[in-house]
Amino acid sequence: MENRLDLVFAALSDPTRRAILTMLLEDDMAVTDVAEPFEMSLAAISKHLTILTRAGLITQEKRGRVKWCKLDPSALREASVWMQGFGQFEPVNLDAFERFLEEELREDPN
Amino acid sequence: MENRLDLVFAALSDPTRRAILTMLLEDDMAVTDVAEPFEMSLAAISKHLTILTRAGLITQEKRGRVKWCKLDPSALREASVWMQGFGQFEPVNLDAFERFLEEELREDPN
DNA sequence: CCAATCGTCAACCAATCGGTTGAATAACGC
DNA sequence: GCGTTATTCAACCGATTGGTTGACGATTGG
Repeated sequence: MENRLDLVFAALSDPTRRAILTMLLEDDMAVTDVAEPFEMSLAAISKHLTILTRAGLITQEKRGRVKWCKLDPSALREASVWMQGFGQFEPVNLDAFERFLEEELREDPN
Repeated sequence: MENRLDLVFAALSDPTRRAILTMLLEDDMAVTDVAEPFEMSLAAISKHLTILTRAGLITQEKRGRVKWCKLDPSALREASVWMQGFGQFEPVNLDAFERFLEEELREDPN
């Protein structure tokens, strides 16, 4: 009964999870390394990662004892298309995005 | 402490609220008329509308005893910009959006 | 004036969320 | 083999969510 879009937007509504996605934009990461900058338990981050996985925003692959997290932007497409239909926004302004990211990274990640 | 983006994405994560936004895409509506197609109480819809208002996705203006709800896509911009940065998506495909909307409208609104 | 309409408020409920801790499982390196 | 590292699981917690119902305040039309 639950829509894919429900999962994607719910996953994006948490700042910790958005920060994780931003980190993964740089590079794939192991769970422990994802957790490092946050002031919360590894278990909590592990939960966030399964939420992101269920939403299809990341994929996780286990190699040895390390589980690698990789951004999967395909799930964002659907949501992005949905949103854009409302705004008749001008073509994507990547500069604005860069500025936004900087601002968000400047904030306390908790 | 709560980010605007938190509110926007949380508001969008509920299918009832997305359906309301889609309805408002057609035209401004009174609260009672918004509630009509849904199988839930007026009070519940009223709550959904305040959540959408707090997120900045709609505005509400009271004229007489009728409160008019109006789509306000500006809040979507920020979120849309955020999302697009992840995907390097091709230019907005409005056809895809139309198809998506049709599909969503075809579903049982509850 | 008065009944009906529009919408919110308040109290309540079960379910989910975001976090914790401690134990468990699995793979590594020496 | 054994301690160490990587990650999840399970139980628990308080707060929030999405819904209900019933009462309420405001505005309307006849």
